[in-house]
Amino acid sequence: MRATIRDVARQAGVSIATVSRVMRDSETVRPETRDRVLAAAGDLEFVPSHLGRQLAERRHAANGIVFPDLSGPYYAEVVLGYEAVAAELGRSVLILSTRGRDDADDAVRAMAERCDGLVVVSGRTVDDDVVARLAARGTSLVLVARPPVDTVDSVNAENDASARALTRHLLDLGARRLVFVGDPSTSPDVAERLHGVQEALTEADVAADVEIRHVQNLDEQCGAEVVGDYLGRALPDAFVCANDELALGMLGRLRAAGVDLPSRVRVTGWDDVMAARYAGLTTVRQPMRELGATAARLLDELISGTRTHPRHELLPTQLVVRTSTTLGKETP
Amino acid sequence: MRATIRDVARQAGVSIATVSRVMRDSETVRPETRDRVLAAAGDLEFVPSHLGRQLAERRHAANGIVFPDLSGPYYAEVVLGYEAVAAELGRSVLILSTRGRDDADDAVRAMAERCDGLVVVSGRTVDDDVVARLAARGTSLVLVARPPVDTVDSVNAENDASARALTRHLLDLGARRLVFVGDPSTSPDVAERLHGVQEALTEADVAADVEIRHVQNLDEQCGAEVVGDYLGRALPDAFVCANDELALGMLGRLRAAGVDLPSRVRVTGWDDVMAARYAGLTTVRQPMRELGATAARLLDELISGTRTHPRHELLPTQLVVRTSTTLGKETP
DNA sequence: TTGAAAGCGATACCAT
DNA sequence: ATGGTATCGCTTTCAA
Repeated sequence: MRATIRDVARQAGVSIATVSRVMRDSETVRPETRDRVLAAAGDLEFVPSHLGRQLAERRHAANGIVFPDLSGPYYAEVVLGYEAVAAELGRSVLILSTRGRDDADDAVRAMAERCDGLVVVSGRTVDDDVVARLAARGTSLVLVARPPVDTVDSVNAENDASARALTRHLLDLGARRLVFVGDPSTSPDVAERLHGVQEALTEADVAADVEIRHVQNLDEQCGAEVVGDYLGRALPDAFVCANDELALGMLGRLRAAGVDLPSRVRVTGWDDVMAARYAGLTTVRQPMRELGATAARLLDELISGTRTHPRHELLPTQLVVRTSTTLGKETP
Repeated sequence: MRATIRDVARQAGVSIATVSRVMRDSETVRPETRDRVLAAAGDLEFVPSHLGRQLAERRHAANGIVFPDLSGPYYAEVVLGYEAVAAELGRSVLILSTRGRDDADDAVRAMAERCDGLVVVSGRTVDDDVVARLAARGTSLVLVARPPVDTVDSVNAENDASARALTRHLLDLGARRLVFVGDPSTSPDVAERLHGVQEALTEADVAADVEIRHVQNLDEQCGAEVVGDYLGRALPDAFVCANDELALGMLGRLRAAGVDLPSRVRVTGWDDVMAARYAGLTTVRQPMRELGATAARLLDELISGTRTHPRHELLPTQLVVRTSTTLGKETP
């Protein structure tokens, strides 16, 4: 079995307290003693047990992150940014995907027990009351891509301004009949995007309207299905999708059906995932990695007690125009 | 502060041992006593500390996974498959990305201290001797996309057969001068793919050759740079890339340069990431999620002691033909 | 500078 | 069925 602090102490002929001091090079230990301890530790291949250490220090040195899924590019990037910063701050990262899990709430609570704090990404992961209970218990918490709760830190990407810019772009191209694809009730992000679109239409000096097309999931398959529905009847001027995956699914199906883009119909997405570039999809770029990184920093402030008042960060987004809306002015 | 087992015991008027029994509903406790304990626990919002529990049980109920990066689609999918199965088996998942980290070896060792076992993905994460030391210390270990070590479990995707199929496909199309893009020394997967290509050429009944073009990273930028080099001189018949990202970078640059595909030059990738579909990239599909899932299952067998002899899994891959090599027969 | 001993929060064995 | 207590591996006073 592994060597413990006692084994080292015995071999070095000192007390466990001294070994502990040496291992954390914290206190003043006589160099000679120190060497003896280090020699013994090296000899026994001693590695301090995190468990014992954490129990004594009453902290985990670990952060959690909860997200719905890792299959799309979006959450993977968020997690990546989070892990990078957390690691920099000397904290381990626990992940929890709620996809296809019926006991998500319990799993999150269990996770909170092994972390000093955690980040919850997206509203489709855990119920609000679970978040509220965690917050009430004093768990350090940061919400990402979730509607801000006054007392809880949050990080979100800007939706409204970019949705308006996107809509104006479509209006400028002559589009009048828009269809928004995606259920605004599934996520506040989607709701905000739709809201931005509607506002832009209201403010426009031309008559235009937007119809809402609800879908089950924000994935390629649903996008393709929506196209299937519309191929029978008249196509709108533009499909404004809640995310890139939906839009990509639509593009594939439209091309397969021989529909000419962007002359016949225009399609836009949201996120700017890698595939969007290759598909020539006009979309809105989100700083996904930065969302995660910012959340990690906020969480660290909470855990370390550097800050007590809640903060709400809003990161900028950017319209990216490609050939799915216009052949004219392309943005790389 | 949080309630401990002692607080509950005091409030319920029982010993901590009884509370412990109730919390794990393990032993037989008189219903009446049980109710009293549960009432006290609920009242105090008692949640057993993982730390204490793990220390006593001398296990973590957590698995780790080490990978180079999460930005590409490949590792994200592997991690996803891993997390799903690990969660099913009641284990938490710790992640560690070695990208841009100089103390990767230490980080891995530290991670091993808080896990019952871990998975190491790709050879570009940690040194072989670190893996060997971990194995020697008795840490349960599974290697993914790494050259198998006799005594350590491993999960890999088939490279050789698909590389040969890919090469034959190119030869059938009339390609004779091939360029393999990617450094075989960076990963055994890449080396195996190159090996498969070379073998197929040797076995072919036509004269053909492959040149090796080394690159810094397997990403889009490097792919684009390679194209830049070749635009000056003569293009080969086909670029066989070590992964999709390289190939996608090449496609973008080639199209920008107005080079006609696939008539002028053919390009192939490896992985079949989402963007490959939209770019019409001929590639080899890997069961990425299944790699992670299989690793999680193997690891669980090791940790639970169900199995002691090492196993080496080889998962099948599949050639996917698209328009980057031929306009004729497309595979969806 | 070093050691002894009291936690930290649970589990599990041995009594009763 | 329940309680007492040693134990897990470490940190952290308090003394010496």
